Amino acid sequence: MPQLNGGGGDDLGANDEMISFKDEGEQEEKISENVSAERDLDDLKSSLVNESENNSSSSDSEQAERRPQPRPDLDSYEKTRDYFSEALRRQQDGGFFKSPHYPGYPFLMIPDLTNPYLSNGALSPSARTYLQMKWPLLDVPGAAGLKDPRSPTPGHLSNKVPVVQHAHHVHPLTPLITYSNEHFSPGTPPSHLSPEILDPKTGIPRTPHPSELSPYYPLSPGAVGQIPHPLGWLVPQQGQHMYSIPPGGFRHPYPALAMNASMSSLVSSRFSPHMMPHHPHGMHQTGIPHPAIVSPAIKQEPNSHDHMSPSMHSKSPGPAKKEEDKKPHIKKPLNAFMLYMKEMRAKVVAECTLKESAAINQILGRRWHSLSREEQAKYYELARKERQLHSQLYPGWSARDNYGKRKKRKRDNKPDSTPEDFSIRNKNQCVQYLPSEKMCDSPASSHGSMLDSPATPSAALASPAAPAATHSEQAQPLSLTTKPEGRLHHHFLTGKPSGSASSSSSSSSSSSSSHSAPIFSRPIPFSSLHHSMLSPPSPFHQAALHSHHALFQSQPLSLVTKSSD
DNA sequence: TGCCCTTTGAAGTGC
DNA sequence: GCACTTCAAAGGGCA
Repeated sequence: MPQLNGGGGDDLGANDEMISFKDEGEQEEKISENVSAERDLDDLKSSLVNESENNSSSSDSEQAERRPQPRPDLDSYEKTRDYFSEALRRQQDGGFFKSPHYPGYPFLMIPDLTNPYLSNGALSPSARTYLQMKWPLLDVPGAAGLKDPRSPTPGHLSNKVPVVQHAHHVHPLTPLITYSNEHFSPGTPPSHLSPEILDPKTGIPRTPHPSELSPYYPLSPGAVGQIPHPLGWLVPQQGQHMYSIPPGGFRHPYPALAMNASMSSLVSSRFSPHMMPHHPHGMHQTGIPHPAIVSPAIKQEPNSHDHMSPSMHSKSPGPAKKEEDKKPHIKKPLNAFMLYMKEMRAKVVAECTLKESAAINQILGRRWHSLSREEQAKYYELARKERQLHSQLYPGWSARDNYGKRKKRKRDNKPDSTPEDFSIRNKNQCVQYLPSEKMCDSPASSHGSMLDSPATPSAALASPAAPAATHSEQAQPLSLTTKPEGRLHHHFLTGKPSGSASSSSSSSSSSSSSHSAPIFSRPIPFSSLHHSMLSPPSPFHQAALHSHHALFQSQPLSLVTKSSD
């Protein structure tokens, strides 16, 4: 139970969150330090990203080069994601979330999880080997922690009562895997399912050739042999991407993956009709049934025509509308945090009494920052893969295409918001979510079940900035991002967001507050204080608390922002 | 019914 | 290059 190791072990990254509440004097002293720390973090982050990109780029490029003609059948991005989430949810439980178990990209865990897929659990062993080979980072324990493939519980899929399983059965990569979830159609173990392929010479499970893999997929006879390994883009040996983009790219239809009946029912029961291939042509006009594709009729906001991307515009309203109807809404690929969120949300919800996503997201946000570098790296990698895949699937797609498809938020048009407004609102928000967070975080951390992902002690300790007073540096030695609080801190300290953190202005409060609103335009993570309060508060914490309360009570909001007018 | 809230990150826009 | 905006997921809250 790494999360309860006293000291900095307080969880959820509360440590670093405290930094914004330091006394000014201390702040000043820390400014330079924090700036450099921030820089370090940024560097770390970028290095990590580059690292993972480099690691994968080679294989990716290789794959791209060698990519034969993967005929991956794509299914809807979302459908697949959700589908797997569902399947996994049934499998998992909310068990402990231990960093070591993030094992790596247990793509192959899926089949294992959805055991019907592997009636004999044959794939799992190779999967483990495979994973370990592919992802050196994956620790053996993590892999070992996987459900024993040899003892598949045929009934657990139908078991609606969460079984205590490894939390990581819902793996960061599951969303990605779901790009072609059909490949792992649970409950529909192909009768022709073949056992794992072992190297006749070494006896070591080897990555089967696509044609060899095909039996694993519930494909129609004609499709068999055409489907690349679902992990193709991650499998150097295969050198194939899950989804190859034909020369025509976006316009070329992809071969649809034959969805067997059970799969179909599963999916259809899980996904809204619009997600199902009921398109006039059975799929997206691009021919790419992708989770990112959402029926415009459902996803698009009315009156959003004027915001349509150029490509969406048409000369006449009529045709324009038609085109819109035809043009599916291609969602943005999920970023690392989103992937993490998607995976962990269920757990948080299960472990907390929370139901409000806003509150849950706050918790998730803190947890995200509490993740070790390795853990986050996995999500970054996953996100990168998602983007990569997305870009391959939709070469012509641009995030801009989705601009204006959402109704502009009201607050976006409220330029007259005053700091007071923000303070009041945020106070309310904080109050609103405070109990929830407390309820969740405290118990969770106390019983050590989920809070799990605080920065690993070792990692945290690895940081030279171990002193309790320097939580900022210490708390996130591995964090690749500046925390939300960190952002605030940064604003607080430097008045300038860091790198990618520029999005601190994102969403709600940001829009209207981004310019001169006090940094408190966002709710202060009181939870961090709770964390502090839950454990013997250090002098620093006390000071931070005091400082924090003072800030809020005296409303010196204008004092905490350099950018304010 | 549909926007808001909340989170982080990616990508777009504008200067 | 920087600052800012939008969107991605999720689901309860609320008008």
